[in-house]
Amino acid sequence: MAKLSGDDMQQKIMEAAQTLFLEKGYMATSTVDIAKKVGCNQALVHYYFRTKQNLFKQIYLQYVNALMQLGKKNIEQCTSVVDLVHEIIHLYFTFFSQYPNVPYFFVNELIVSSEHRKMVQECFIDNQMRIMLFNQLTQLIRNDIAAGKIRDVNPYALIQNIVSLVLTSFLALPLYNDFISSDEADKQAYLHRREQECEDIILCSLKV
Amino acid sequence: MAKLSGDDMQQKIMEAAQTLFLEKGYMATSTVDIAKKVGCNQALVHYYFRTKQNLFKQIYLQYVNALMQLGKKNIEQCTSVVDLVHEIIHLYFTFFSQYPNVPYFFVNELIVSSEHRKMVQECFIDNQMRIMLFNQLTQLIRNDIAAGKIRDVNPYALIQNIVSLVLTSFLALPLYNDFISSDEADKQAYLHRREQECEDIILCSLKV
DNA sequence: CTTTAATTTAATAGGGTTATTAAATAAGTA
DNA sequence: TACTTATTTAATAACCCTATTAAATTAAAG
Repeated sequence: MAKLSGDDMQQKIMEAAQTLFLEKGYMATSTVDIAKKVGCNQALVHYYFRTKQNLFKQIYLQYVNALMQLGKKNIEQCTSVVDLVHEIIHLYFTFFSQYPNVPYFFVNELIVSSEHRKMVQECFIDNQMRIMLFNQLTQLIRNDIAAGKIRDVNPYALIQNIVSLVLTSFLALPLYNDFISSDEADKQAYLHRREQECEDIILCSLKV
Repeated sequence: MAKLSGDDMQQKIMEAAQTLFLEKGYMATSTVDIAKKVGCNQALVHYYFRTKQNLFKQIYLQYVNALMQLGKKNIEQCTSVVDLVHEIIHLYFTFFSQYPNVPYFFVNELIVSSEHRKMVQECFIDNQMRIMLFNQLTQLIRNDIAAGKIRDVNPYALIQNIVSLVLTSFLALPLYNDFISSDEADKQAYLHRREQECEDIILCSLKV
């Protein structure tokens, strides 16, 4: 393989790993697969990242970060819960439409592997941003409840409901593909419909 | 190992495999693991089931069936959508509380493996019962809409929303365990809360 | 142009995996 | 009891996996 400046190769390996981890999950992806995709020797993957777990960690945390930033930008601009729900659902759908495997990736790795869960936990717990975001959301909810704009809801439950509905819309994509239609346009239409449905159902649950 | 009458051994292997597949998923479970759990030779697993995939299939279809039966019994007894929503959510929560890994098992295998998806597809497509159940649900919805008892909803969307909210309540259990509380009573309380929340949110979305 | 450091490779150790074999053991039957 | 069939085992073939090694190659610096 033509030698690249080290950073380039590292980058290429990460990208290939990303694609494969997203497609098949951690377990089903081998460092040999990754090297094959890049077109380099398998030992090179270990040269740059030492272990497979390490390589995974870097990729995983990138996504955790990207999603956090998404939430952050969003919550700072919204002044009402209804607004926030609309924006956050739209943002998630836009993001995940670009990377439709990310939801599966997250669900799978968070649920299947206590090790991976710990990884995320480490970067979340005592994480200033997480606490800040949650507090801002709580405050926003309290204000709207006091103003009689929404009914009394638990912030955790609200988050869980939104995340559930959004994630499963994407988790169901392979099923939609196999059972209903494999036409790309149909899948796009399905996602648009789901975005509306998710928003509707959450907003319904907030009505006084 | 003391020799058992063949059926007993087959049964024991299936049960061990079930436990392990549910706990760790298909990929992470080896036939060696299964044999170890049973306390028999690994070749015996292959003697009875020939391949690991085969063993998995039998277990998987058992659950598909169990969940179908659950739905069937339920839909036949309900006369209104609101009734049905209440009953089905309760039934799912009761069932999954007994087997809290089943939701993960399903989601994971359906999403990760197109082969496993095909397996389910084969037993679903052209499946009389599935069609019947869906038709009954559609009829029930139509009646209630006509009677002004619920607003116009798409049956598919309703099903997806219910399944989403229920499944993710269980998918989130490991997270709840690690991030919030590992106390068994707390987890039970969480599930009870979720059951109520799922019902509430769905019923809200049905209000005229 | 040579030395040095970074990159890449081939080779391999030390695991683990599924699946198949033939041989051993037990149970059932005539 | 002797033959037959069903179970169970040990052994092993034929893979794939991660990670490490030392050697080869290339790029950069003096």
